[in-house]
Amino acid sequence: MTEAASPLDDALRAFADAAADTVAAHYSVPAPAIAFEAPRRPEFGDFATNLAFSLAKTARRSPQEIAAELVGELARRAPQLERVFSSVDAVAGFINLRVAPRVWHGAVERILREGDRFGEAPPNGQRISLEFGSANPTGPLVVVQGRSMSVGATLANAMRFRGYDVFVEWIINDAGGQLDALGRSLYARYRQQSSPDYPFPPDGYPGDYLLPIARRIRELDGDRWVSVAESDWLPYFSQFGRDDLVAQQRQTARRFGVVYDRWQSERELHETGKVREGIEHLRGLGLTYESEGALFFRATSFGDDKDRVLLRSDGRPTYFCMDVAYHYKKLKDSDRVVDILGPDHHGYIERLKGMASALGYPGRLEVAIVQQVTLMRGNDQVGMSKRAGEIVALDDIIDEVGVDAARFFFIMPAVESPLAFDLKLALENESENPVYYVQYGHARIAAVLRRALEPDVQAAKSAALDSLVHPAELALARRLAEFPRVVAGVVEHLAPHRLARYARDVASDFHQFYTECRILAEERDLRLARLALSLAAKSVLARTLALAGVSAPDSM
RNA sequence: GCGGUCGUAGCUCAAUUGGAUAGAGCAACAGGCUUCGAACCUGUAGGUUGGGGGUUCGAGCCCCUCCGACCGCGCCA
Repeated sequence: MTEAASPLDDALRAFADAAADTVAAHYSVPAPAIAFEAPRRPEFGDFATNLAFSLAKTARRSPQEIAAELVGELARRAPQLERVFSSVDAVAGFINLRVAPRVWHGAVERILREGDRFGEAPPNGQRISLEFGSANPTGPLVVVQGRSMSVGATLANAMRFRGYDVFVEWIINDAGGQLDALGRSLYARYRQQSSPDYPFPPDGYPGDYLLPIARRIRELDGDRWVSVAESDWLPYFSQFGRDDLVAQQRQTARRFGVVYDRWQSERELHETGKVREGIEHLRGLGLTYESEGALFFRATSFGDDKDRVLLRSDGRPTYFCMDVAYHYKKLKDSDRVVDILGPDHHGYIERLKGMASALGYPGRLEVAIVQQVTLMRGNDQVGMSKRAGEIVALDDIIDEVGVDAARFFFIMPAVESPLAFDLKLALENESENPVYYVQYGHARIAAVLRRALEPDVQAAKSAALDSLVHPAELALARRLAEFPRVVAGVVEHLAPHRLARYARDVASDFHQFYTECRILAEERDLRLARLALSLAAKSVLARTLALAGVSAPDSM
């Protein structure tokens, strides 16, 4: 299966070919790659190319002159372009193209033909390893993990849609000292059920979420752990707490519509020798040295500001060491490795990238840092001090605003932008809420289609679209035709926020079309054509929302 | 102190990765339903892109330098 070229692609390629020929005939320089962009201002046409600017330097002439000349030559040499472009103008050095309505009609026909698969790319053989959300198994998932999961899951959906073979992993950070702290905290809660004065460890996890787990241990084991040595109860309580909390985290992720291919335990990486394998690989490359009994990685050779410890002087591996082993495996097996990390990992990026270069895969690892989320309720900031144990769990947010609003809000800003998440706004079912705006657009289309006669809806799927000439109709058709490029951009730039924005734009273009054009028009050809456009809009909008993990209701 | 991310309209955010007169939504103001869902649409107003310098045909984006916010800087994870 190959992705068939769209009428739009054909039109642009025809222009690019003709332009390249013209350049070759008139300039003694190789034709630069011709790129098209959509101008911000509609009066500059549907597409523009800066070809003349690229030629200006070597040709030693002004871009304005070159652009005007190219346009004149194109008209002479490639008159067939008139069929697909309604205008080709040279303006201030740019060449502006306006696409003929029939090309947009072709795009709508294609959407109706391909339905859900419009914009999908065939398998490209590229494998992407994606990690996001990962947390310590010491408590419930919190807000920032919600954002990380929304971003990661949306990217995974978009990547798969665009033909990548994606493997999604969650790392369970269960190899470090924090599990001891968890075990001691849980044990204290267990003891406090009969001895309220039993001391809580100072470095423990004070949240209430440990209470039900402690109660369950008491139900299962009674007083069995009261009078045994710590060396006996600690492993048990650590493991019990870890297992229970990981189960809760998985439950939350599932509820949030996020599916992982693997939940990878760090401890398991260690126990199965994967960690040693990674270290040996680095050692074999001569990138380690021993000092003061510890094993160091020469991170400074790869841009980090200091060398990093892999094995402590007592022989235990560091967190970074785990990451080396784990990434070695991922880098070997994938064409592209993407880590989406929390905001406290800024200082970690250089180290990870240095490691990727050291392992022989420079440029294969991409690290995106999801910025902080500030929870607001109207103008009031919602507190989340870990010290006081008052954490706002992701489950609480889902309870309050629902999965749709949460998933949508979390991907609205660019990944590296901070996010102020207003719970009050996310709950409003009024115009100011962007989620409802988009979902309302979908429901409104569904309502019109319900109102139309069924034979008309069927006939619309193969109707002639020549009567679609209104600016609002063409604007909507053009927007829908952008969809494949939008998703490709989301994948390339790790930019899920473009999907949220695009959904907004599609809904907006539809609302305007709806306001200015009566869909259920008296005249049959026009009515069928507008129904066809509505069907296409509904299809693309639903697909866009599905990629973001948001439902597209037919009524609300 | 060193390093990183960021700073865009009153607020929340964009800007197709160096393109044209920096755009949307909310909030404000003024309009639009006897007709397909007004949870919508149209219009007005709102900006020295934190300040300054540089690079070039062209800078919110790249370089330098200040200012400010946040986050890292352990043989923690």
